Amino acid sequence: MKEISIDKIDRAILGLLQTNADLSVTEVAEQVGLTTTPCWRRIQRLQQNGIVTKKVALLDASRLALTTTVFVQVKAARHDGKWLEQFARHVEGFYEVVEFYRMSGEYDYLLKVLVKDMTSFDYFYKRLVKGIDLNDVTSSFAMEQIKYSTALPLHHL
Amino acid sequence: MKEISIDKIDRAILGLLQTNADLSVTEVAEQVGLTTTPCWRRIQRLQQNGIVTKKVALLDASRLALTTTVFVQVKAARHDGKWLEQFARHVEGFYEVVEFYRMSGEYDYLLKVLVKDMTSFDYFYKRLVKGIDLNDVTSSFAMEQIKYSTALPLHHL
DNA sequence: AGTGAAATTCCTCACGA
DNA sequence: TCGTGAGGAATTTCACT
Repeated sequence: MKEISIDKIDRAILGLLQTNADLSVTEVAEQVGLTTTPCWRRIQRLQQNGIVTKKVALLDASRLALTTTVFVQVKAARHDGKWLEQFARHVEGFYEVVEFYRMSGEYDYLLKVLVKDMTSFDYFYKRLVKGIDLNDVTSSFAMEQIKYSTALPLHHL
Repeated sequence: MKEISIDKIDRAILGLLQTNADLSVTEVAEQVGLTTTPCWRRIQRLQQNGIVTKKVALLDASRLALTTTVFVQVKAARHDGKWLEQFARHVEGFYEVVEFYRMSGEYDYLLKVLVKDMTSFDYFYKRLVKGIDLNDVTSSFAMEQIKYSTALPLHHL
């Protein structure tokens, strides 16, 4: 992975864009103290470097009736590479899974699952445990989402 | 919360925009089988309804040296409303916390924390447990991010 | 919803400092 | 690297069908 230098201005640009990608290049330029062209070039560079991966619209889950967030912890049945790979494929395919991590600690995997209600979760759960050998599965329900941010903390740059 | 009707075309528009917000109105219109003006009106309506909340740039955490993701589970010291409120405020303030949920089950809270290394996590951890009374704190480290999506599953619409 | 079109803003590049 | 200027493109918003 290449080393890329991010200066104070790049950091400011990233901070703005990861909060609001609707800002025009001109608006970003003003806020970071540049004119449009050099600002545009920096943004281009950040995109080509893969630092900015994409721009997306964020939707309000509650207004779309997606009110149930569940964290599912899983213990692997075995720890050979083949099983791990198989499980990763199995889980990735579920559209309900929005985040998926291999973990250290007691449980080997953590899944964040987004569904509209308990019935939908049950439907997911049955499909999840079917067709693959799991050692232990625990589901914890989110009662309240207190914070959710797609913006990375850039304070270390 | 108002009832909002989302038809097949709106669902298609949302699906496109939550994957790629760089699409021009004309491009979206083509893909959903409309012309620009009615498509533009639908997008406006989806934004004013608060279904589309914002557009953001997504950044590559690994290229910004944010390679450590930690899930922190916390048991509340007490379960009165005052403590809960106090704890929510305490945690929200940390820039390292990118997601934060009140949970059912054994642990009362789940935090997703993003930092650059172990040292930074330790720095966070010390500040987290300081100044507030906690019953139990467990940290689990993500070894691998297998899936991460900001796109909501709209299959139920 | 669709067409056509006008006004405005934005993006993009060549060039010079 | 930054800034200026300008062409061409895209967005936004009409009035009318």
